[in-house]
Amino acid sequence: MPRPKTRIQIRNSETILEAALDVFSAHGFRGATLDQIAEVAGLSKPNLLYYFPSKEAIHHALLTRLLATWLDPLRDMDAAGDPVAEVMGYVRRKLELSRDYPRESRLFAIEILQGAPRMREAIEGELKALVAQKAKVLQTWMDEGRIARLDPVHLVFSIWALTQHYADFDVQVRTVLGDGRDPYAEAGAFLETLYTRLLAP
Amino acid sequence: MPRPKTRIQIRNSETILEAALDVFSAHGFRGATLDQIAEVAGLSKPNLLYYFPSKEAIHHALLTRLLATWLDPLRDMDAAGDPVAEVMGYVRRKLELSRDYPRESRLFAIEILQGAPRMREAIEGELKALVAQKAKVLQTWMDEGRIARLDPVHLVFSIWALTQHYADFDVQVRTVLGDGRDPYAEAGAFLETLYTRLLAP
DNA sequence: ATGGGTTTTGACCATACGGTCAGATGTTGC
DNA sequence: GCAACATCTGACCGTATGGTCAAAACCCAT
Repeated sequence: MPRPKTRIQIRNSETILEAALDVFSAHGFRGATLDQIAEVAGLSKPNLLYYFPSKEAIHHALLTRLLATWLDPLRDMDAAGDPVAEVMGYVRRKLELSRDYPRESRLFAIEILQGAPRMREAIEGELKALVAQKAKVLQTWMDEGRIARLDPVHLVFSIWALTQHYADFDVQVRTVLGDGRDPYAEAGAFLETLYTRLLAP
Repeated sequence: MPRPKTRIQIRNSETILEAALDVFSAHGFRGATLDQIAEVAGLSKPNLLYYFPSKEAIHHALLTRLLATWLDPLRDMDAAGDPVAEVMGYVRRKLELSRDYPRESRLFAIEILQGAPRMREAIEGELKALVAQKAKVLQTWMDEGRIARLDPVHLVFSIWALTQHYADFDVQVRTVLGDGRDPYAEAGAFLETLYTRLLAP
């Protein structure tokens, strides 16, 4: 039960988290069952509970691991870089995250939607602090007249909303677009246009 | 059990749906329990099941009722009106919907997030058809050079994403903004700027 | 007031679920 | 080869949950 040490522990913990991501992101915390996760992982239920003390613990491990990945693209927005290019880079990286890690996006979305019962502190701490820091960077760029003057926090919200939409509402997006289209390629082009126009000073 | 007829039936069906909206939007379908709904409604569990044959039926009734309300603002976008004003009007109405009916927004979001298991047909039918129709209107406006040339469907997606974000991620929005701010007022101003710049031909 | 329909409920049932445990099976260092 | 430890499992438990039912309470037109 201590943090993974042996080869088997590392491998099985990984297998379990991977399976749990599948199931939690598809059905939510309450909707997911240990039996389902065990099935997907190819392990027995008691064996899951040999590696993690509870269902809660699995979920918590997933969310913790997720948050870092999720915030990295914003962290990479560099105060020393070219303002427009930096924001556009953030938009692009965030959209790639939606495309490549849709399950993570949905897991996050479900958690926030339900009031973030298991993530409150992370949001109030790490996430809020990072946004505050980057908002300051954006504000400086605006004050210098290098990008249009906007509310920097709402600018960040808009990036989150527009990129995550494609992962979280995937079913709707694909249904409405119809077959034979590439949602993410089109989204990339659309968002490029949108932010080019929005940010122009 | 037949559709509401007597006063009592109308009143209690309403009470149940109202309570169910509270509980389903907060915990998702699986996370909600009939006991919770009964408690909020101030009725006994067997009494709920006197008015609706099952938990599924309550959920289904809610979603059906919701969809119409949800699509109305888009329906009201008038091909004969001024293009920019019509789109801005849609954005404004949709944001008001998020502000005034956040539970409905979350219920919808949870459903789509989980693959729309109980709404597939409505999305493939009514919703898809309406978007196709309005996309044509937008395309005409673009062809006439009255608004900027963009992918009309992604334009609609952007409106959904940006407005629903404020209802669905309410906890995050309020936490990041901090106290003493009015998320919806600020969002209104931000979106006004955004779409003004985006739509300018 | 009374009889027939409507509404409400306490008690109950079957199932599903998270979690436990004693013991079986595997693995590894010596 | 074997002791010591790590990994795994079948059987089981208590509780929660969706749903049923017979009977009670209520309502209302006559």
